[in-house]
Amino acid sequence: MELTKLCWGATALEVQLPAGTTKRRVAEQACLSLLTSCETLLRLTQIHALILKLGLHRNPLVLTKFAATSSHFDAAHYAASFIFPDDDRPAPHRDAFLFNTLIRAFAHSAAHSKPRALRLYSAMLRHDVPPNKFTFPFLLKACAGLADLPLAKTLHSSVVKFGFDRDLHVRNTMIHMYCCCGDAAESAQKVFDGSPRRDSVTWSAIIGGYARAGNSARAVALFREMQVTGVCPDEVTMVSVLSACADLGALELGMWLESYVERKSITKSVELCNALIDMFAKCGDVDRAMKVFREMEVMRTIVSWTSVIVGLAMHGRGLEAVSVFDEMVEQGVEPDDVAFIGVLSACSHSGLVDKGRYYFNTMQNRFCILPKIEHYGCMVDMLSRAGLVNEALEFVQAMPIEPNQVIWRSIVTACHARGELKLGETISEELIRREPMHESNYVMLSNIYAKLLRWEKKTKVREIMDVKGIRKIPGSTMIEMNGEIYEFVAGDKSHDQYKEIYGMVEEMGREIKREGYVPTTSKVLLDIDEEDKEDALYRHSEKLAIAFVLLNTPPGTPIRIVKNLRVCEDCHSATKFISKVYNREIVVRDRNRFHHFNNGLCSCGDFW
DNA sequence: CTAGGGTTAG
Repeated sequence: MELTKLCWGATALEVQLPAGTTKRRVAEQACLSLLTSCETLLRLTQIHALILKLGLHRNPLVLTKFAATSSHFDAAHYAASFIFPDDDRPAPHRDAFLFNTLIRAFAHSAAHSKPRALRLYSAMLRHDVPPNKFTFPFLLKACAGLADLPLAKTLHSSVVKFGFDRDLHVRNTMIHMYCCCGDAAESAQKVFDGSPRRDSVTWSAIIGGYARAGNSARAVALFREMQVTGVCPDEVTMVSVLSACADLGALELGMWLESYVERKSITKSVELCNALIDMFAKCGDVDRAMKVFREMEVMRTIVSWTSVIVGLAMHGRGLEAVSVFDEMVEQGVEPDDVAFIGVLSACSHSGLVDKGRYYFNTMQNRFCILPKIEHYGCMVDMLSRAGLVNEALEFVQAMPIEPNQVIWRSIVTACHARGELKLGETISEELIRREPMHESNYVMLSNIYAKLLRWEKKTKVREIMDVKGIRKIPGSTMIEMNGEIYEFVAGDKSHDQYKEIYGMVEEMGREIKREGYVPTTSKVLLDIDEEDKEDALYRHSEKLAIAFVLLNTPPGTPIRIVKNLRVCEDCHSATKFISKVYNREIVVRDRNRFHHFNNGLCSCGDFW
């Protein structure tokens, strides 16, 4: 009975004990029970002290439970201190199980603690405790978190040395580890290729790896290959494929994936629903994203809300984004820093300056979130876009953190759009001094010179770029048609239909000019005569893609295209006219946002 | 005691 006083009353009393248990076993059970209900770090330290007091610090059951619990509080070092006491207390019997538990605890902890998982592995070998098949998945996971490729290769050899390279779990984790170390295409692919058995986890690991690396086309291709081999994708696989699909902006594929989920009765986990929301938003159908969000059967998390808010923001539907944000707060879901980035960017894209200011204050005052550079970035962007360039500059001066290049670039973009060319020039030059290898700094300056009609200066910028070997990122446009993805680059002649396409572009030019379109030739890079400039504009990938879709789809079919850069001023204007003349809804995904063209108008209200 | 997954300014 003395024991119950030591333990925290009620908790210990509730422990169910078989009749005739020894006093020692009572203590053990009490500690285990306390650990199960442990909810704070403070309580954990109290239990730590209790374990020492009761002399249970060598009890394997208690130690493993303690290690597992400690990992919830990122406090695995408490557990480590039992296993490697720093005083003269005798150490417990250390077997692989004990090491594994501790390695797992460190592998799941914050990045700065992860190296301890690896040191424990060394200690394990030093103490002649051979690792077992459970050791490596934990260890490789720690390495994945560290994104350390040389280390990954070392661990890979250890796996081979101990003969676990045939274990499915170990191989799967190895693929994941290599992907996290930035080597999906080489090392991870090699492990994948050499896998005698592949289950849905194997496929998810490699597909997710390519998706995270930005190689979405490869991720989708692998998904198709997976289906051929007959391994059933599960909800985790689908999440990875959906995120690749979102990146590509391939709506047809996305809709097919959604129906696949239904058809195969794949569990609609929160993550899967969130991936669907994100996919539909990024593929241009934000209403469908809303529908998924509204009809979710599982509990929505902050990520679900944020995905839908960011989705609405991208489509310029700022008021709806704001009202979803308010609804979220009303429902008692605490917004985090990412949710605020979403709502602030919604205000920015829709010119809701007052609302933006309100949320920026609310974030700090009501929700006690310290604004990060991204939040300041949203505010500066919002003010600049709204034409309040001076206020944006004052805001930058008053910022408690150093503004970054992104912030300066958004001011320059606004300067360009608002005709504040002198200021834009000064900032661009400064940007070039600070980041001489960044392509877009030169492009911005060059565009400003074009607007000022300073052709000699523009040519000079161009020359500097050549000398420094800075290449302009080629603009490309993707479209999806009948399950195929086509990519166009400026002046592209690789397509079978290219003659018809160029013919169509010519025709489009004639038709829209009749409606009042005037080519915006000032942005063309070269100082050439007006007619040639117009010709250069007609070669833009976006126009080629639109011509291609007009040629190959029945009248009235909406046109959806995805660009890798921001849409240029001329293409934006031309697309408006095309939507009217050809009576097509045209949905364009930019580097930054969506433009919905309809009957001669764009949803961005011409300011983007 | 083992593996794979969702949102982030321009």
